[in-house]
Amino acid sequence: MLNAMTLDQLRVLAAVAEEGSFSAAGRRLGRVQSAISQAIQTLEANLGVPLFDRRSKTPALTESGRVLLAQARQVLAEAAALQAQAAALGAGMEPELTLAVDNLFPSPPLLISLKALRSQFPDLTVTLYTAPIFAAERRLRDGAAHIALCGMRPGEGDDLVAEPLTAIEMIPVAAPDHALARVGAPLSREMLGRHVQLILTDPTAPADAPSFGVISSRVWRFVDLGRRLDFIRAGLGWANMPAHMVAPLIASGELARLAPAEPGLLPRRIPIHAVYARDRPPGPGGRWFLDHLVRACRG
Amino acid sequence: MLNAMTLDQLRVLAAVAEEGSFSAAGRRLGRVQSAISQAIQTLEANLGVPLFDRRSKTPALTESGRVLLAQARQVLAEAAALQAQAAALGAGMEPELTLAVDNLFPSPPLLISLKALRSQFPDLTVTLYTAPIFAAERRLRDGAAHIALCGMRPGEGDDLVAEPLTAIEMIPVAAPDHALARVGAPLSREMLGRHVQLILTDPTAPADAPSFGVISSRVWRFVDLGRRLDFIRAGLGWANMPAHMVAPLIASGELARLAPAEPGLLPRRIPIHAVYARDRPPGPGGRWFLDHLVRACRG
DNA sequence: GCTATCCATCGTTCAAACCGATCAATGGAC
DNA sequence: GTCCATTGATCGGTTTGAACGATGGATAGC
Repeated sequence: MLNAMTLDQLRVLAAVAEEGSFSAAGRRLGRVQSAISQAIQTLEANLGVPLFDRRSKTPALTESGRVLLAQARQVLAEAAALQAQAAALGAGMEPELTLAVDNLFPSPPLLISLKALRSQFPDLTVTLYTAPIFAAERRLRDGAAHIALCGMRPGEGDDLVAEPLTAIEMIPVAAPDHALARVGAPLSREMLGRHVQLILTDPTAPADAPSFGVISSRVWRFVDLGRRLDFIRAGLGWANMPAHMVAPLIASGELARLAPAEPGLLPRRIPIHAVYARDRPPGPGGRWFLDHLVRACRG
Repeated sequence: MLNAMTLDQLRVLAAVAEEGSFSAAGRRLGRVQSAISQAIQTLEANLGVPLFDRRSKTPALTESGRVLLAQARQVLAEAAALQAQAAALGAGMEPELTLAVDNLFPSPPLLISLKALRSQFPDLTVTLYTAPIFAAERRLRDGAAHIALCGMRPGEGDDLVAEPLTAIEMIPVAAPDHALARVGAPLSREMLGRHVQLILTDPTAPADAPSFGVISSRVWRFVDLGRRLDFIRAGLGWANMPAHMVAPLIASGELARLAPAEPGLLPRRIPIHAVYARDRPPGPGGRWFLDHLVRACRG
């Protein structure tokens, strides 16, 4: 058959190039020398290019052979990767891992654990969704993600398993020159409600989805946490922000911490869970990742 | 034979996945359905992973099959690249092209032509040496490079073919506050010789190699053109620089042009040639590149 | 219920790959 | 210089394995 280049022929080519002779390649591959000779001949016939210069006693790669050998190694490496992946799958590894991560989730532990995951399971293809507030959970329900790292709405999750991961401390902040920041005393609900509150929303959520922590009657809605921070710093409103994002800005005086009068007025700590569907628990890769992430969040 | 995954099996896998059925894949590949069925079965046996879910009437890829199919496409793409490269080599294309480019050569036309070469011959592996002054020619002689873009020493090149490419206009310059720049009149050989001249040398050249355009008795030697420019601007000496590098600096007043008294004192124009060994003329890729470069240098 | 496809299975056939032996050429030891 | 070990090419003979064609069970649409 024409166009019948085989992986085996490429393996033979690599073996000959490494051993330096057809006979030695035959010994390494457990085949007789004539088989090697014929394999190289058919490969050369298929490619239409001489690969070895046989005028000397031991064959020498031609220039064409050198560049084609490099390409052949590429092919063999990809093929080996395929077989390695198949072996991992056969041993129970999940074929791919899709994560949906809430915007609120801090980056450092996530990056550490993803890096570790990649070095531990280099063949596992990981895809990551960064999701607006509360949308990660929906990614889980519609099957787009295997694991969600997000806050949980109260009273949901019969078909979901949530493992506590960490908690994000929230701090109400405003720009130092904002009217609320100039008030010395604790801020009542009414005072907060008179100013524009910058809140995070999920644009893909149904319109009747409930909101949490919304006090003010005047709200501006954001998808992006960083952009909301820009607006706060510009003095255009106040918001409840994760401590890990605003702590350095408060310390340097670029933002002012607000003090609500009632303790339960705004959520103080949002617990973050690793969530997955009860009937689709994470495979070995996902399990390893979650265990690593728990440690990364603590340390 | 175990470990006998075949490229053909991967092609069958891709065909089935694209056509959506074993029979249709068989029709596309010109084989009977049973052959397809057996090929997939042996592939699944080799990989140890089921690739298709056959419970329905038309087979559906399993999750494992989906990721392995993606990897299989990678293998096939690499294999196709190998065959394309072999076809190009069989048609007379050189297996690789190595360029040695003199430091003096201006970057813009080089980049344009290299980009065009890559889009015209994507499989041609190009390697590029940037060489110190006059070293590109030696790269040619010792066989490391196929084509050199460099100035030619007079009286050499019996075994080399030199095609004129362009000429680099040279301008003697110094910092505006340099002593030579303050002199209003044309500069004699003696005046130039009293100040430090910053010259380009080839550190890999034999010690007895002749130098050109060296007037001063006090010379500082540079390999790197940019570093030499830094020293000129710092007022540490004068040098003969390519116009395309210093023209904007002269226009903005950051450098001063020097006016030698005798016209032949310093080289005014260095002709740049494309040079190759007479017995190793460039192949189709190199020829195409040179023709393109000639136009790029003019336009 | 009928029909058109679909895929799996089985026995046959045939091409291609492997083996083993042989031969010419090369390169080193003496 | 001869001898000899090794290498690659070549040539039947054998074996493996892939494709074929026919058959049967299963599924989906009418």
